[in-house]
Amino acid sequence: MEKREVHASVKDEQLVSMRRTQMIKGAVTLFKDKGFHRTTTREIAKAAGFSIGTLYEYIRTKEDVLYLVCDFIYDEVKDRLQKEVNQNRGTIENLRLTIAYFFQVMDDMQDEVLVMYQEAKSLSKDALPYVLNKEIEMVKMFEVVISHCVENGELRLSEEEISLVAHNIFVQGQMWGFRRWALQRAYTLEDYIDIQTELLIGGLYVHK
Amino acid sequence: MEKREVHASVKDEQLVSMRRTQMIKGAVTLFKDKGFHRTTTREIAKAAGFSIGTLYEYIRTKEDVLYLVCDFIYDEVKDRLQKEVNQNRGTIENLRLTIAYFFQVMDDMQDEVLVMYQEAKSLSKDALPYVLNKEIEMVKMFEVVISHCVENGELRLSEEEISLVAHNIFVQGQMWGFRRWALQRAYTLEDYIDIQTELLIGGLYVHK
Amino acid sequence: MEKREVHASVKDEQLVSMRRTQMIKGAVTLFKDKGFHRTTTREIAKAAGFSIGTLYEYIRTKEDVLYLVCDFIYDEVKDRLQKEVNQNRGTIENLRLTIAYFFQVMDDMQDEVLVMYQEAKSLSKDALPYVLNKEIEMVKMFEVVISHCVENGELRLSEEEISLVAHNIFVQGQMWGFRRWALQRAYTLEDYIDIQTELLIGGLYVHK
Amino acid sequence: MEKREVHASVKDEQLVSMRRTQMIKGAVTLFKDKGFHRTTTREIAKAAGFSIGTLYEYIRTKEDVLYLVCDFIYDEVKDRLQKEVNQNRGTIENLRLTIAYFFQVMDDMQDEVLVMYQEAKSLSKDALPYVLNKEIEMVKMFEVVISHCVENGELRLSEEEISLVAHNIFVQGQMWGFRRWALQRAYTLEDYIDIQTELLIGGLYVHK
DNA sequence: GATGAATGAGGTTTCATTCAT
DNA sequence: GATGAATGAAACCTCATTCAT
Repeated sequence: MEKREVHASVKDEQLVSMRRTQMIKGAVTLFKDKGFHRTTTREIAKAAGFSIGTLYEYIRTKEDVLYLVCDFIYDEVKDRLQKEVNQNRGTIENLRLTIAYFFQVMDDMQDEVLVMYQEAKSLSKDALPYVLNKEIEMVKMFEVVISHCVENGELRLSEEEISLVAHNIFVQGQMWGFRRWALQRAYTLEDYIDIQTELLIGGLYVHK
Repeated sequence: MEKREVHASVKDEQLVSMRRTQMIKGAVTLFKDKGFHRTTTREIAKAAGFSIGTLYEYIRTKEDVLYLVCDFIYDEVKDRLQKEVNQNRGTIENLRLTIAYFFQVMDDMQDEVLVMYQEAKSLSKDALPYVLNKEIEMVKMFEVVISHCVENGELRLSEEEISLVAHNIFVQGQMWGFRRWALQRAYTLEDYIDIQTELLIGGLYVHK
Repeated sequence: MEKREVHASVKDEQLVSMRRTQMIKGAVTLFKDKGFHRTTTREIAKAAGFSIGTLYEYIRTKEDVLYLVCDFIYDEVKDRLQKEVNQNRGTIENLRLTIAYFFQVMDDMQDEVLVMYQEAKSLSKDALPYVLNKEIEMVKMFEVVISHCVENGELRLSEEEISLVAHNIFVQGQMWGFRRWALQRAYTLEDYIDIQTELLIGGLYVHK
Repeated sequence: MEKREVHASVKDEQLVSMRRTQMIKGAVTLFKDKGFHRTTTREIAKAAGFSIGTLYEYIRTKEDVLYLVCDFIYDEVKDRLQKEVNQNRGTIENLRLTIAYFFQVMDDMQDEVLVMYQEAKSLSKDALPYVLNKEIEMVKMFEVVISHCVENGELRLSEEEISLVAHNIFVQGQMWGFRRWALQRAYTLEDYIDIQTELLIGGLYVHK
């Protein structure tokens, strides 16, 4: 799926890229605190460090900001995850590390992920599928890693189980952020990683 | 935690209760379609079947509607779950049934749950803890059921593991609704229940 | 052609009618001074004697105001003209009186007519035909009066000539308003009526 | 009345003249389609083939563009008319030809004339008299031609009648453009010229 | 207790104009 | 002389809330 273009009046692509980075940074902070709807475009402009007029040189509507924010967050998460997965050798040990790494990323970016989670529904019907697609791609990464373990004979899982385990891992990563009010009070990140990994993988070994 | 009172000008309590039921029903449908912020108070009044003036006889602010909606949904889910859990005898078989029942409830009420999930953040700092508390109580129900199994010797889990498994069950129930775009395309509810239960419990048996 | 409906949120039709009258009155004055585009909706509301919020209870867009203004002016002119024409007996003398009466109306309403003339182009593609239709109907009134004279044998004109004379009368009425900077400096209304009538009819007599 | 100066930062007069020609050409097209107020300065610059910055090297305000456009159109019309009138010998036949020629010019330039007609009111109090003056001068040309006929004894008209006939001719020329929705559906330009001329002059002959 | 007309703060977006490069 | 990014005043319109009836 190709990237959705957000129209900018400004021609200089480097400038566009720079300004948008400023914008996204400011917007994430605001959305985190007040949500998308309660944040005004003026606030976004101010947080980004430029005027309201300038903001609209780089987007067409307020919703464009939300899209850019979501797009950015997904790309960031996906890129980080991709790097880890690329080194994968298909062993259980690798799966453990991938999960740990993913949970770590979700911890680092929990504010961003929370924002995305709560505001993605405000995306237009146009933009939503593009964002959901990114999530599907990430889930697929986990599927690939798990499949390797199955092919190696280290795990015995049906196709359907593989897919669902991948979803579970993904959601458990997000949980750490969006249920922080419960989980981060009770567990350290390390504990959370350890216990979830054990619960997930403990039950999957072939020889058990 | 005691129930948060929403002020009504009208004294007749039965009337208040009736009007609020109408209101919640209408509001859920609207929130489902357009979200809390994009729904106007006029629309809520209309969907409830009375005038905007009347609406404000039963609430003080728009946010009160959201609170009442969230409150109602949680109560509904919790009540249903409570009934099931009350019959529980503390066996693995009972745990399976509880999970199946919970997932079924989450399927029945997926629109409502989705609404709550996406809009709860718009609750005031005042109302949010009360709603989160309800969630904690529900997670505790699962903890109780699992604990029984541990006490029976059918499962071997630490305190920390019990709590996290309870969270996992809860979130997997919600997942079915808020990731419907992926899950409900790939699995029937029955399959989802079966596979998730197996993945959850399969790894927890003492004798495996 | 049926009347184009302008949506009002308010139900009470009498109230709607009253408020719109206030609105039109205020708007005409403003449009006269500054034109449609330079007049703000707030100014219209203020001139009408209510708040901006109230204004929008009676219209949907600013353009609706323009439409209502144009509609009102045309109706006013047309109604007045209709009354005169209804008494018509089809003689040259009647034609003279009709022209005089029309020019008098155009003098009374010259501000309104000027507004309509200059701003009608800002009407949406949707509303314009409806307004133009009213003009066609007025031109037809003149055609009827002239035709009677032809049928009576008092004038000898082809169909095409009748139509064009009707247009000329109509435009000469408007001229008095929109070229006031030249004409009203040089002629009194009475002189204008006399001379134009003579020029128009003088050349049309059968026996001349 | 002397020409109103529009300030240009650029000194090279030839360049100024060239750029302004480009500008006027582009602006006329835009004003024709969308009107003065709905046309942005950026669009004008683009249509003229240079940047918004450059546009403002040749004008001081947006209204200057309108003035230049109006000025240009009037000059064009007036120049063409002047050439014809200069050959005039003061006969009825010459008057006929002048009218025919003028109507032809108004047909050629009907878009431009329409623009001017609808937008002239947006000129500042400063610029308007200058433009109106041009119109007065054109009307005077017709007065001169008609006066010649009167002096020749071919027509018998008072001073006041001469002036009004001149106005009528002028407005009937414009009519062809601004009432095109009615007239150009019913008449060819030739028919329009013939009938209007006959109606105008038919009634003026001395011997009739 | 019910109604709905009235309010106006505040939201998003546009666009004429400037000025550093 | 030419460019186009930046600016911010000001436009249109919405909608939560009130209050007289």
